[in-house]
Amino acid sequence: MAYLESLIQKCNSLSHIKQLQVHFITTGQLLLSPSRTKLLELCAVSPFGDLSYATHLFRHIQNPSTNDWNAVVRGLAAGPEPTRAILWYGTMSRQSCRVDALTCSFALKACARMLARSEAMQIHSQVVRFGFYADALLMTTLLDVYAKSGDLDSAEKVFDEMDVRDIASWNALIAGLAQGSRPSEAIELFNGMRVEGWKPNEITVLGALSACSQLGALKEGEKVHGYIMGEKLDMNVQVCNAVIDMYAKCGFANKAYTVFKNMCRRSIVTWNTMIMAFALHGDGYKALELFEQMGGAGVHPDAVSYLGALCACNHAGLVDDGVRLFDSMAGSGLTPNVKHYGSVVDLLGRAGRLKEAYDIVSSMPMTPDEVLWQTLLGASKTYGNVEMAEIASRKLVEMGSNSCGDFVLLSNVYAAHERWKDVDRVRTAMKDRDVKKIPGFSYIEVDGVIHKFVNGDQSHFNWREIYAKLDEIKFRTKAYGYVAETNFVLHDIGQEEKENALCYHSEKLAVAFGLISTAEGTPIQVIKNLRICGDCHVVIKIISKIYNREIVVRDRARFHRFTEGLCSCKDYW
DNA sequence: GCTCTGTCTA
Repeated sequence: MAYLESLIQKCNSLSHIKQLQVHFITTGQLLLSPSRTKLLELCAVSPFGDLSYATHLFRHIQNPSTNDWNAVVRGLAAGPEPTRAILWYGTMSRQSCRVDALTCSFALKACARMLARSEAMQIHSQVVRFGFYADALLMTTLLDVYAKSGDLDSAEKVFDEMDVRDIASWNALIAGLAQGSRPSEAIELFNGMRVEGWKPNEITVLGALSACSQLGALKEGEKVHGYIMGEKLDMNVQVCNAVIDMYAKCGFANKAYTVFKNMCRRSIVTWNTMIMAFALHGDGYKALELFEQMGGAGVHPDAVSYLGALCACNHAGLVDDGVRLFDSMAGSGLTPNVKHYGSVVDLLGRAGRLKEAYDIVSSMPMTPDEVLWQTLLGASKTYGNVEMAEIASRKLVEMGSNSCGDFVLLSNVYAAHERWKDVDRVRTAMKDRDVKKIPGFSYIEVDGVIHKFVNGDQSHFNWREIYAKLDEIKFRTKAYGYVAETNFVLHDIGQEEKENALCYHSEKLAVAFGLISTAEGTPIQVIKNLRICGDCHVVIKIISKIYNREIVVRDRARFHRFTEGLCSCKDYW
């Protein structure tokens, strides 16, 4: 027996496995349970294994044990078609073979990869029926599936009902909340676990930092960074990468760069994160400089590095550098993907080179995605190109896109040309199609507390004062010569109401709150989930001038730094 | 004896 075990351990290729299998068959040992399971596992999960061969081996076993099944389910769950693991799990549970906690764990792992919530629910009910609910590892896997598939309520419920938790349970929920648009709760949970005496590890802080990045929560982010230093978690490269990202997304590219410089070991992700950080802040040259430096440091730029550098060119208006970069990809052995194409189309589009942008779209080797057509539509709007806008819109409709922004852009193009009939047609189409409107919201941190505003929000404890401030802003900006561009508003309402609809956008509410709740001269920073609206961009520029404040707005794409009536994006976004 | 949690992407 021992010699068989050692033979199996020496296997390092599929042909070894096949030789062993022949040996087992000829000596009649394929029936011996422990060795054949080992062989099966080797086939199913080892790096040199082969899934189809594993299932082939499995079919030659007359009475497969639970462990035999587990080997296959585990292998399938990690393979290219996780659905098959779920199917095998179903077959297994219908047969007489006993399903154990590991089987459920592997099947749930497959669900996590497929984001298969309803399948996970079925396995969940079996887990309860089989009495595995006390298994902390299994319940953590379950929690993670719910969180990843967007059902945070169920994830929380599983967490709450667990009698025994380990650090991974906390981590799974914190990461789930952070990634699932409930970042404030992720931070609360992170602080809560420390109160309960838990010691966050590398993985915990990754989740917490990701939440801080999304919220632009600098104060919390600094606390997490302090914890990382105290616990020496900064030895971990991934943790440092997340710290860089956090500082960059909280508006402090220089702090991010300090962390970057102090790292003794850097991964390619470190470089990519820092390049993206400069891009986000419109520091095109710094991003390109870093991109050049990485080669010298022995790190070859990958597809993400190129995307970051291209993105930096976009935000800094470095059109020729960007095009050159894009063209140089092939020489580095990299094939541009749809995002690289999207980026270069954006680059040309912003520069008004719509024809070239369109030629690239027509000649690209893969199908353009929605985002790409939206990019072209946005550029068409900026340059008032009706034909191009119509082409892009038609493509978007064909692709089943139903997003409000696409219709608004097209309508704006028509409105700019005073083609009111076409404007009406688009509005009617919007009504008929029940378009999706992602609700816009903005965050602002004041004294370490995050305040969230949605459009027309009246739920803030201070809303009356905020609205009074907005009235004052309206008055003072008008006196300064501002005229509302109501063409950003689509509803069939009167001029004054249109102005009001613009006036209470979430980013304006957040800025107004910043003005009344921070000392004069203090910079104000706002985070918005969508792109900043054109009217808000105009108004905030004026606010920065007449109130003499630096105002920073991070929108979906980049940072806008407003000072003295100007924006760092040079109105080019 | 074997599971669970994870940074960067127009």
